[in-house]
Amino acid sequence: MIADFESFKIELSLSQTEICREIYRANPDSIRIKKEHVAVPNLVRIIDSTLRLTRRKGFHAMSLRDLSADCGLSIGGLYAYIRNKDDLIHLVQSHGFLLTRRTLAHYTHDTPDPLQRLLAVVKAHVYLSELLQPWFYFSFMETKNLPRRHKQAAIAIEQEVESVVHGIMAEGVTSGRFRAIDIRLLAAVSKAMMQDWYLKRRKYTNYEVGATQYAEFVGSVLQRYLID
Amino acid sequence: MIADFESFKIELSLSQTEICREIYRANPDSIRIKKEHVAVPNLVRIIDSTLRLTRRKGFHAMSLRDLSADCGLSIGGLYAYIRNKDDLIHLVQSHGFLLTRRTLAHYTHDTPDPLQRLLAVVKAHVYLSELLQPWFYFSFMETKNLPRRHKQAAIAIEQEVESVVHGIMAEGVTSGRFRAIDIRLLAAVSKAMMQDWYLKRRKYTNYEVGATQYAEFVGSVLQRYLID
DNA sequence: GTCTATAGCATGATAGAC
DNA sequence: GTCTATCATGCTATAGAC
Repeated sequence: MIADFESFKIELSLSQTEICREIYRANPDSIRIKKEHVAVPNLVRIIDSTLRLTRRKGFHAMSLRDLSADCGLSIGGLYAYIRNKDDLIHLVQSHGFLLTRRTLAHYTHDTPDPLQRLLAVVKAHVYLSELLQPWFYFSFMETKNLPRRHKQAAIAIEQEVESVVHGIMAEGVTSGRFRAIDIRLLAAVSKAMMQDWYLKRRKYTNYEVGATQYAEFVGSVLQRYLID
Repeated sequence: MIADFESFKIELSLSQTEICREIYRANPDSIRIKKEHVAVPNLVRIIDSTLRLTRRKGFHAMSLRDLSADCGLSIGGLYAYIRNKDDLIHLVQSHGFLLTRRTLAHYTHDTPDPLQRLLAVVKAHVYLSELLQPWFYFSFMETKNLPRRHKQAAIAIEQEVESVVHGIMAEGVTSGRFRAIDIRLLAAVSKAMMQDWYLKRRKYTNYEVGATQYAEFVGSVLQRYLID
Protein backbone atom coordinates (compact mmCIF):
# COMPACT_ATOMS: atom_id res chain seq x y z
CA MET A 1 0.00 0.00 0.00
CA ILE A 2 1.25 3.45 -0.90
CA ALA A 3 0.58 6.13 1.65
CA ASP A 4 0.96 9.42 -0.18
CA PHE A 5 3.04 11.12 -2.80
CA GLU A 6 5.60 12.62 -0.42
CA SER A 7 6.34 9.28 1.21
CA PHE A 8 6.63 7.67 -2.20
CA LYS A 9 9.07 10.29 -3.29
CA ILE A 10 11.28 9.83 -0.26
CA GLU A 11 11.13 6.06 -0.36
CA LEU A 12 12.26 6.02 -3.96
CA SER A 13 15.24 8.22 -3.10
CA LEU A 14 15.24 9.76 -6.50
CA SER A 15 18.37 11.79 -6.21
CA GLN A 16 19.39 12.65 -9.74
CA THR A 17 22.99 12.35 -8.69
CA GLU A 18 22.55 8.85 -7.41
CA ILE A 19 20.86 7.72 -10.60
CA CYS A 20 23.58 9.24 -12.72
CA ARG A 21 26.22 7.49 -10.65
CA GLU A 22 24.58 4.19 -11.59
CA ILE A 23 24.46 5.22 -15.21
CA TYR A 24 28.11 6.22 -15.11
CA ARG A 25 29.17 2.85 -13.76
CA ALA A 26 26.99 0.96 -16.21
CA ASN A 27 28.37 2.71 -19.30
CA PRO A 28 32.18 2.69 -19.25
CA ASP A 29 32.20 2.21 -23.03
CA SER A 30 30.63 5.49 -23.97
CA ILE A 31 31.80 7.55 -20.98
CA ARG A 32 35.56 7.94 -21.19
CA ILE A 33 35.99 10.09 -18.11
CA LYS A 34 37.93 8.30 -15.39
CA LYS A 35 37.08 10.31 -12.32
CA GLU A 36 33.60 9.65 -11.01
CA HIS A 37 33.34 12.91 -9.09
CA VAL A 38 33.99 14.79 -12.31
CA ALA A 39 31.80 12.70 -14.57
CA VAL A 40 28.63 12.40 -12.50
CA PRO A 41 27.71 16.08 -12.14
CA ASN A 42 28.27 16.59 -15.86
CA LEU A 43 26.11 13.58 -16.64
CA VAL A 44 23.32 15.05 -14.54
CA ARG A 45 23.42 18.21 -16.61
CA ILE A 46 23.72 16.41 -19.94
CA ILE A 47 20.71 14.18 -19.29
CA ASP A 48 18.71 17.02 -17.84
CA SER A 49 19.38 19.23 -20.84
CA THR A 50 18.64 16.44 -23.29
CA LEU A 51 15.24 15.82 -21.76
CA ARG A 52 14.40 19.50 -21.73
CA LEU A 53 15.51 20.25 -25.28
CA THR A 54 13.99 17.07 -26.70
CA ARG A 55 10.68 17.91 -25.11
CA ARG A 56 10.58 21.15 -27.06
CA LYS A 57 11.58 20.07 -30.53
CA GLY A 58 12.05 16.33 -30.56
CA PHE A 59 15.32 14.46 -30.33
CA HIS A 60 16.26 14.71 -33.99
CA ALA A 61 15.70 18.43 -34.07
CA MET A 62 17.94 18.97 -31.06
CA SER A 63 21.43 19.71 -32.31
CA LEU A 64 24.49 18.91 -30.25
CA ARG A 65 25.32 22.60 -30.42
CA ASP A 66 22.05 23.37 -28.63
CA LEU A 67 22.80 20.67 -26.12
CA SER A 68 26.35 21.82 -25.45
CA ALA A 69 25.16 25.39 -24.95
CA ASP A 70 22.40 24.28 -22.59
CA CYS A 71 24.44 21.92 -20.45
CA GLY A 72 27.52 24.14 -20.31
CA LEU A 73 29.97 21.72 -21.87
CA SER A 74 31.62 22.38 -25.21
CA ILE A 75 30.91 20.14 -28.16
CA GLY A 76 34.29 18.51 -27.73
CA GLY A 77 33.74 18.05 -24.02
CA LEU A 78 30.38 16.46 -24.67
CA TYR A 79 31.98 13.83 -26.84
CA ALA A 80 33.91 12.53 -23.87
CA TYR A 81 30.59 11.30 -22.50
CA ILE A 82 29.08 9.89 -25.67
CA ARG A 83 30.51 8.28 -28.77
CA ASN A 84 27.71 9.58 -30.94
CA LYS A 85 24.30 11.13 -30.68
CA ASP A 86 22.54 7.79 -30.31
CA ASP A 87 24.51 7.04 -27.17
CA LEU A 88 22.62 9.91 -25.62
CA ILE A 89 19.37 8.05 -26.05
CA HIS A 90 20.79 5.04 -24.31
CA LEU A 91 22.03 7.10 -21.36
CA VAL A 92 18.62 8.68 -20.95
CA GLN A 93 16.67 5.48 -21.38
CA SER A 94 18.66 3.34 -19.00
CA HIS A 95 17.81 4.96 -15.70
CA GLY A 96 14.10 5.08 -16.52
CA PHE A 97 14.09 1.36 -17.20
CA LEU A 98 15.92 0.73 -13.98
CA LEU A 99 13.53 2.71 -11.84
CA THR A 100 10.36 1.46 -13.46
CA ARG A 101 11.29 -2.18 -12.93
CA ARG A 102 12.41 -1.55 -9.38
CA THR A 103 9.25 0.34 -8.45
CA LEU A 104 6.76 -2.07 -9.96
CA ALA A 105 8.43 -5.06 -8.35
CA HIS A 106 8.38 -3.32 -5.01
CA TYR A 107 4.68 -2.51 -5.06
CA THR A 108 3.43 -5.87 -6.26
CA HIS A 109 5.07 -8.00 -3.61
CA ASP A 110 3.54 -7.08 -0.30
CA THR A 111 -0.20 -6.79 -0.95
CA PRO A 112 -2.15 -10.06 -1.09
CA ASP A 113 -5.57 -8.74 -2.14
CA PRO A 114 -5.76 -8.34 -5.95
CA LEU A 115 -7.87 -5.20 -5.88
CA GLN A 116 -5.58 -3.46 -3.42
CA ARG A 117 -2.55 -4.57 -5.42
CA LEU A 118 -4.08 -3.27 -8.61
CA LEU A 119 -4.83 0.10 -7.07
CA ALA A 120 -1.31 0.20 -5.65
CA VAL A 121 0.24 -0.46 -9.05
CA VAL A 122 -1.82 2.25 -10.69
CA LYS A 123 -0.89 4.71 -8.00
CA ALA A 124 2.78 3.72 -8.07
CA HIS A 125 2.89 4.18 -11.84
CA VAL A 126 1.22 7.58 -11.71
CA TYR A 127 3.53 8.71 -8.92
CA LEU A 128 6.59 7.41 -10.71
CA SER A 129 5.67 9.11 -13.97
CA GLU A 130 4.98 12.26 -12.01
CA LEU A 131 8.52 12.26 -10.63
CA LEU A 132 10.09 11.23 -13.93
CA GLN A 133 7.67 13.00 -16.25
CA PRO A 134 10.32 14.25 -18.68
CA TRP A 135 11.77 10.79 -18.95
CA PHE A 136 8.44 9.05 -19.54
CA TYR A 137 7.50 11.61 -22.14
CA PHE A 138 10.84 11.24 -23.90
CA SER A 139 10.62 7.49 -23.85
CA PHE A 140 7.14 7.42 -25.34
CA MET A 141 7.79 10.00 -28.03
CA GLU A 142 11.21 8.84 -29.15
CA THR A 143 10.81 5.07 -28.99
CA LYS A 144 9.79 4.79 -32.63
CA ASN A 145 12.94 6.60 -33.76
CA LEU A 146 15.37 4.42 -31.85
CA PRO A 147 17.77 1.92 -33.38
CA ARG A 148 16.46 -1.61 -33.13
CA ARG A 149 18.03 -2.66 -29.82
CA HIS A 150 16.86 0.30 -27.82
CA LYS A 151 13.49 0.19 -29.47
CA GLN A 152 12.90 -3.39 -28.43
CA ALA A 153 14.00 -2.62 -24.88
CA ALA A 154 11.53 0.27 -24.70
CA ILE A 155 8.65 -1.80 -26.05
CA ALA A 156 9.55 -4.62 -23.66
CA ILE A 157 9.29 -2.47 -20.57
CA GLU A 158 5.95 -1.08 -21.71
CA GLN A 159 4.73 -4.62 -22.16
CA GLU A 160 6.00 -5.55 -18.71
CA VAL A 161 3.85 -2.89 -17.08
CA GLU A 162 0.81 -4.15 -18.93
CA SER A 163 1.65 -7.73 -17.98
CA VAL A 164 1.83 -6.86 -14.31
CA VAL A 165 -1.62 -5.28 -14.49
CA HIS A 166 -2.94 -8.19 -16.50
CA GLY A 167 -1.53 -10.71 -14.04
CA ILE A 168 -3.23 -9.08 -11.10
CA MET A 169 -6.54 -8.97 -12.94
CA ALA A 170 -6.22 -12.62 -13.92
CA GLU A 171 -5.64 -13.59 -10.32
CA GLY A 172 -8.69 -11.62 -9.22
CA VAL A 173 -10.85 -13.31 -11.83
CA THR A 174 -9.58 -16.77 -10.93
CA SER A 175 -10.23 -16.26 -7.23
CA GLY A 176 -13.73 -15.00 -8.02
CA ARG A 177 -13.14 -11.52 -6.66
CA PHE A 178 -13.43 -9.90 -10.08
CA ARG A 179 -16.05 -10.36 -12.76
CA ALA A 180 -15.04 -12.62 -15.62
CA ILE A 181 -14.54 -10.04 -18.37
CA ASP A 182 -12.00 -9.38 -21.12
CA ILE A 183 -9.08 -8.51 -18.88
CA ARG A 184 -6.59 -8.25 -21.70
CA LEU A 185 -8.49 -5.27 -23.08
CA LEU A 186 -8.99 -3.86 -19.62
CA ALA A 187 -5.25 -4.12 -18.91
CA ALA A 188 -4.56 -2.35 -22.20
CA VAL A 189 -6.85 0.59 -21.49
CA SER A 190 -5.57 0.75 -17.90
CA LYS A 191 -2.18 1.42 -19.36
CA ALA A 192 -3.64 3.98 -21.74
CA MET A 193 -5.10 5.86 -18.79
CA MET A 194 -1.87 5.71 -16.82
CA GLN A 195 0.02 7.00 -19.85
CA ASP A 196 -2.26 9.94 -20.26
CA TRP A 197 -0.99 11.31 -16.99
CA TYR A 198 2.46 12.01 -18.40
CA LEU A 199 1.51 12.55 -22.04
CA LYS A 200 -0.98 15.30 -21.18
CA ARG A 201 0.61 16.55 -18.01
CA ARG A 202 -0.11 20.19 -18.75
CA LYS A 203 -3.80 19.57 -19.34
CA TYR A 204 -4.21 18.03 -15.92
CA THR A 205 -2.34 20.91 -14.36
CA ASN A 206 -4.86 23.25 -15.97
CA TYR A 207 -7.65 21.08 -14.61
CA GLU A 208 -6.04 21.42 -11.18
CA VAL A 209 -5.97 17.66 -10.77
CA GLY A 210 -3.14 16.17 -8.73
CA ALA A 211 -1.36 12.82 -9.06
CA THR A 212 -3.20 11.26 -6.15
CA GLN A 213 -6.59 12.37 -7.39
CA TYR A 214 -5.87 11.08 -10.87
CA ALA A 215 -4.58 7.72 -9.67
CA GLU A 216 -7.60 7.23 -7.43
CA PHE A 217 -9.95 8.16 -10.22
CA VAL A 218 -8.43 5.63 -12.60
CA GLY A 219 -8.56 3.12 -9.76
CA SER A 220 -12.25 3.78 -9.24
CA VAL A 221 -13.03 3.29 -12.92
CA LEU A 222 -11.25 -0.06 -12.89
CA GLN A 223 -12.79 -1.14 -9.60
CA ARG A 224 -16.29 -0.37 -10.80
CA TYR A 225 -15.72 -2.39 -13.95
CA LEU A 226 -14.17 -5.35 -12.17
CA ILE A 227 -16.47 -5.69 -9.20
CA ASP A 228 -20.25 -6.03 -9.10
CA MET B 1 -26.45 5.30 -34.32
CA ILE B 2 -23.61 3.75 -36.27
CA ALA B 3 -24.38 0.41 -37.81
CA ASP B 4 -21.02 -1.15 -38.58
CA PHE B 5 -17.57 -0.33 -39.82
CA GLU B 6 -18.26 -0.99 -43.48
CA SER B 7 -21.29 1.29 -43.56
CA PHE B 8 -19.33 3.96 -41.74
CA LYS B 9 -16.56 3.71 -44.29
CA ILE B 10 -18.91 4.06 -47.20
CA GLU B 11 -20.90 6.87 -45.65
CA LEU B 12 -17.74 8.89 -45.04
CA SER B 13 -16.70 8.37 -48.67
CA LEU B 14 -13.08 8.56 -47.76
CA SER B 15 -11.57 8.47 -51.21
CA GLN B 16 -8.02 9.68 -50.86
CA THR B 17 -8.39 11.42 -54.20
CA GLU B 18 -11.44 13.32 -53.09
CA ILE B 19 -9.75 14.53 -49.93
CA CYS B 20 -6.70 15.63 -51.86
CA ARG B 21 -8.89 17.55 -54.26
CA GLU B 22 -10.22 19.54 -51.32
CA ILE B 23 -6.70 20.12 -50.07
CA TYR B 24 -5.62 21.26 -53.51
CA ARG B 25 -8.40 23.81 -53.72
CA ALA B 26 -7.81 25.05 -50.19
CA ASN B 27 -4.10 25.69 -50.68
CA PRO B 28 -3.49 27.71 -53.85
CA ASP B 29 -0.64 29.56 -52.12
CA SER B 30 1.64 26.61 -51.59
CA ILE B 31 0.52 24.52 -54.58
CA ARG B 32 1.54 26.30 -57.76
CA ILE B 33 0.27 23.70 -60.20
CA LYS B 34 -2.59 24.99 -62.30
CA LYS B 35 -4.12 21.80 -63.62
CA GLU B 36 -6.14 19.95 -61.06
CA HIS B 37 -5.97 16.61 -62.85
CA VAL B 38 -2.19 16.82 -62.68
CA ALA B 39 -1.88 18.12 -59.15
CA VAL B 40 -4.29 15.85 -57.28
CA PRO B 41 -2.72 12.45 -58.03
CA ASN B 42 0.69 13.85 -57.11
CA LEU B 43 -0.69 15.26 -53.88
CA VAL B 44 -2.08 11.85 -52.99
CA ARG B 45 1.37 10.35 -53.36
CA ILE B 46 3.14 13.18 -51.54
CA ILE B 47 0.85 13.01 -48.51
CA ASP B 48 0.87 9.24 -48.49
CA SER B 49 4.66 9.12 -48.57
CA THR B 50 4.98 11.80 -45.91
CA LEU B 51 2.78 9.85 -43.52
CA ARG B 52 4.63 6.62 -44.17
CA LEU B 53 8.15 8.04 -43.85
CA THR B 54 7.27 10.17 -40.83
CA ARG B 55 5.85 7.15 -39.09
CA ARG B 56 9.22 5.43 -39.36
CA LYS B 57 11.61 8.15 -38.36
CA GLY B 58 9.67 11.22 -37.35
CA PHE B 59 9.02 14.27 -39.47
CA HIS B 60 12.30 16.04 -38.76
CA ALA B 61 14.34 12.99 -39.65
CA MET B 62 12.59 12.57 -42.96
CA SER B 63 14.63 14.36 -45.60
CA LEU B 64 13.03 15.78 -48.73
CA ARG B 65 15.32 13.52 -50.71
CA ASP B 66 13.77 10.51 -48.99
CA LEU B 67 10.36 11.91 -49.69
CA SER B 68 11.05 12.65 -53.35
CA ALA B 69 12.41 9.15 -53.86
CA ASP B 70 9.38 7.60 -52.15
CA CYS B 71 6.69 9.62 -53.90
CA GLY B 72 8.32 9.50 -57.33
CA LEU B 73 8.71 13.24 -57.85
CA SER B 74 12.07 14.94 -58.09
CA ILE B 75 13.14 17.43 -55.46
CA GLY B 76 12.44 20.26 -57.82
CA GLY B 77 9.05 18.87 -58.74
CA LEU B 78 8.19 18.52 -55.07
CA TYR B 79 8.80 22.21 -54.54
CA ALA B 80 5.99 23.02 -56.93
CA TYR B 81 3.62 21.65 -54.31
CA ILE B 82 5.16 23.16 -51.21
CA ARG B 83 7.05 26.35 -50.48
CA ASN B 84 9.04 24.77 -47.70
CA LYS B 85 9.08 21.68 -45.55
CA ASP B 86 6.64 23.10 -43.02
CA ASP B 87 3.99 23.48 -45.72
CA LEU B 88 3.99 19.72 -45.86
CA ILE B 89 2.75 19.59 -42.29
CA HIS B 90 -0.07 21.91 -43.11
CA LEU B 91 -1.14 19.86 -46.12
CA VAL B 92 -1.20 16.72 -44.05
CA GLN B 93 -2.94 18.27 -41.06
CA SER B 94 -5.71 20.02 -42.95
CA HIS B 95 -7.69 17.09 -44.21
CA GLY B 96 -7.60 15.34 -40.85
CA PHE B 97 -9.06 18.39 -39.17
CA LEU B 98 -11.74 18.63 -41.80
CA LEU B 99 -12.84 15.05 -41.47
CA THR B 100 -12.73 14.90 -37.69
CA ARG B 101 -14.99 17.93 -37.34
CA ARG B 102 -17.36 16.72 -40.01
CA THR B 103 -17.66 13.26 -38.50
CA LEU B 104 -18.16 14.31 -34.90
CA ALA B 105 -20.81 16.86 -35.84
CA HIS B 106 -22.62 14.24 -37.87
CA TYR B 107 -22.78 11.66 -35.09
CA THR B 108 -23.84 13.98 -32.30
CA HIS B 109 -26.88 15.47 -33.98
CA ASP B 110 -29.37 12.71 -34.45
CA THR B 111 -29.35 10.71 -31.21
CA PRO B 112 -31.35 12.17 -28.31
CA ASP B 113 -30.37 9.73 -25.54
CA PRO B 114 -27.04 10.79 -23.92
CA LEU B 115 -25.80 7.25 -23.40
CA GLN B 116 -26.48 6.23 -26.98
CA ARG B 117 -24.91 9.45 -28.20
CA LEU B 118 -21.83 8.87 -26.08
CA LEU B 119 -21.43 5.35 -27.39
CA ALA B 120 -21.92 6.63 -30.92
CA VAL B 121 -19.20 9.25 -30.52
CA VAL B 122 -16.76 6.71 -29.13
CA LYS B 123 -17.48 4.35 -31.98
CA ALA B 124 -17.30 7.11 -34.59
CA HIS B 125 -13.93 8.23 -33.25
CA VAL B 126 -12.50 4.72 -33.20
CA TYR B 127 -13.79 4.07 -36.72
CA LEU B 128 -12.46 7.36 -37.99
CA SER B 129 -9.03 6.82 -36.49
CA GLU B 130 -9.06 3.32 -37.95
CA LEU B 131 -9.57 4.72 -41.43
CA LEU B 132 -7.12 7.58 -40.93
CA GLN B 133 -4.69 5.83 -38.62
CA PRO B 134 -1.54 7.24 -40.23
CA TRP B 135 -2.94 10.73 -40.03
CA PHE B 136 -3.98 10.46 -36.37
CA TYR B 137 -0.62 9.02 -35.45
CA PHE B 138 1.23 11.76 -37.31
CA SER B 139 -0.89 14.45 -35.74
CA PHE B 140 -0.34 13.17 -32.22
CA MET B 141 3.38 12.59 -32.57
CA GLU B 142 4.32 15.73 -34.44
CA THR B 143 2.08 18.30 -32.78
CA LYS B 144 4.75 19.32 -30.29
CA ASN B 145 7.23 20.05 -33.08
CA LEU B 146 4.92 22.25 -35.12
CA PRO B 147 5.26 26.00 -35.58
CA ARG B 148 2.90 27.89 -33.29
CA ARG B 149 -0.10 28.25 -35.60
CA HIS B 150 -0.35 24.62 -36.56
CA LYS B 151 0.35 23.57 -33.01
CA GLN B 152 -2.55 25.56 -31.66
CA ALA B 153 -4.86 24.22 -34.34
CA ALA B 154 -3.89 20.66 -33.45
CA ILE B 155 -4.41 21.20 -29.74
CA ALA B 156 -7.74 22.90 -30.42
CA ILE B 157 -9.17 19.97 -32.30
CA GLU B 158 -8.09 17.57 -29.59
CA GLN B 159 -9.85 19.76 -27.08
CA GLU B 160 -12.95 19.83 -29.25
CA VAL B 161 -13.25 16.07 -29.15
CA GLU B 162 -12.94 16.07 -25.40
CA SER B 163 -15.52 18.87 -25.15
CA VAL B 164 -18.03 16.92 -27.18
CA VAL B 165 -17.64 13.93 -24.87
CA HIS B 166 -17.79 16.17 -21.82
CA GLY B 167 -20.92 17.91 -23.07
CA ILE B 168 -22.76 14.65 -23.54
CA MET B 169 -21.78 13.47 -20.08
CA ALA B 170 -22.88 16.76 -18.55
CA GLU B 171 -26.27 16.43 -20.20
CA GLY B 172 -26.65 12.91 -18.89
CA VAL B 173 -25.79 13.99 -15.37
CA THR B 174 -28.19 16.94 -15.50
CA SER B 175 -31.04 14.81 -16.72
CA GLY B 176 -30.35 12.30 -13.97
CA ARG B 177 -29.51 9.46 -16.35
CA PHE B 178 -25.85 9.36 -15.28
CA ARG B 179 -24.36 9.30 -11.79
CA ALA B 180 -23.04 12.63 -10.56
CA ILE B 181 -19.30 12.00 -10.80
CA ASP B 182 -16.23 13.91 -11.96
CA ILE B 183 -17.09 14.00 -15.64
CA ARG B 184 -14.19 16.21 -16.58
CA LEU B 185 -11.79 13.47 -15.56
CA LEU B 186 -13.96 10.83 -17.16
CA ALA B 187 -14.03 12.77 -20.42
CA ALA B 188 -10.24 13.04 -20.26
CA VAL B 189 -9.67 9.33 -19.78
CA SER B 190 -12.30 8.56 -22.43
CA LYS B 191 -10.13 10.42 -24.85
CA ALA B 192 -7.05 8.59 -23.60
CA MET B 193 -8.73 5.28 -24.35
CA MET B 194 -9.86 6.40 -27.80
CA GLN B 195 -6.34 7.59 -28.55
CA ASP B 196 -4.80 4.29 -27.61
CA TRP B 197 -6.54 2.70 -30.57
CA TYR B 198 -4.38 4.57 -33.05
CA LEU B 199 -1.27 5.01 -30.93
CA LYS B 200 -0.95 1.27 -30.29
CA ARG B 201 -2.60 -0.01 -33.41
CA ARG B 202 -0.14 -2.84 -33.85
CA LYS B 203 -0.66 -4.15 -30.33
CA TYR B 204 -4.38 -4.51 -30.89
CA THR B 205 -3.76 -6.26 -34.17
CA ASN B 206 -1.64 -8.75 -32.28
CA TYR B 207 -4.42 -9.14 -29.74
CA GLU B 208 -6.77 -9.84 -32.67
CA VAL B 209 -9.11 -7.11 -31.50
CA GLY B 210 -11.10 -5.22 -34.13
CA ALA B 211 -12.30 -1.63 -34.18
CA THR B 212 -15.88 -2.53 -33.31
CA GLN B 213 -14.86 -4.73 -30.42
CA TYR B 214 -12.57 -2.05 -29.05
CA ALA B 215 -15.15 0.72 -29.34
CA GLU B 216 -17.78 -1.38 -27.64
CA PHE B 217 -15.39 -2.30 -24.88
CA VAL B 218 -14.53 1.32 -24.16
CA GLY B 219 -18.23 2.09 -24.30
CA SER B 220 -18.99 -0.62 -21.74
CA VAL B 221 -16.34 0.73 -19.35
CA LEU B 222 -17.87 4.20 -19.56
CA GLN B 223 -21.43 2.94 -19.30
CA ARG B 224 -20.68 0.93 -16.20
CA TYR B 225 -19.05 3.92 -14.56
CA LEU B 226 -21.82 6.34 -15.47
CA ILE B 227 -24.86 4.23 -14.71
CA ASP B 228 -25.77 2.44 -11.49
C1' DG C 1 39.46 16.74 -19.01
C1' DT C 2 37.97 20.40 -21.52
C1' DC C 3 38.49 23.64 -24.91
C1' DT C 4 38.64 25.79 -29.97
C1' DA C 5 38.81 25.03 -34.70
C1' DT C 6 37.58 22.61 -38.51
C1' DA C 7 36.85 18.56 -41.56
C1' DG C 8 33.41 16.17 -44.05
C1' DC C 9 28.94 15.57 -45.18
C1' DA C 10 23.76 15.79 -45.67
C1' DT C 11 20.21 18.88 -45.80
C1' DG C 12 16.66 22.51 -47.42
C1' DA C 13 16.07 25.38 -51.04
C1' DT C 14 16.84 27.59 -55.82
C1' DA C 15 18.02 28.37 -60.84
C1' DG C 16 17.64 27.28 -65.26
C1' DA C 17 17.37 23.51 -68.98
C1' DC C 18 13.90 20.90 -71.29
C1' DG D 1 5.34 20.88 -65.03
C1' DT D 2 9.16 18.39 -64.12
C1' DC D 3 13.82 17.61 -64.27
C1' DT D 4 19.13 18.06 -63.14
C1' DA D 5 22.65 20.69 -61.13
C1' DT D 6 24.14 23.51 -57.61
C1' DC D 7 24.30 26.77 -53.50
C1' DA D 8 24.52 28.00 -48.76
C1' DT D 9 23.75 26.32 -44.41
C1' DG D 10 23.94 23.58 -40.43
C1' DC D 11 24.95 19.22 -38.80
C1' DT D 12 27.89 15.33 -36.46
C1' DA D 13 32.20 14.13 -35.34
C1' DT D 14 37.34 14.69 -34.84
C1' DA D 15 42.09 16.74 -34.12
C1' DG D 16 45.08 19.03 -31.52
C1' DA D 17 46.06 23.00 -28.19
C1' DC D 18 46.00 23.84 -23.32
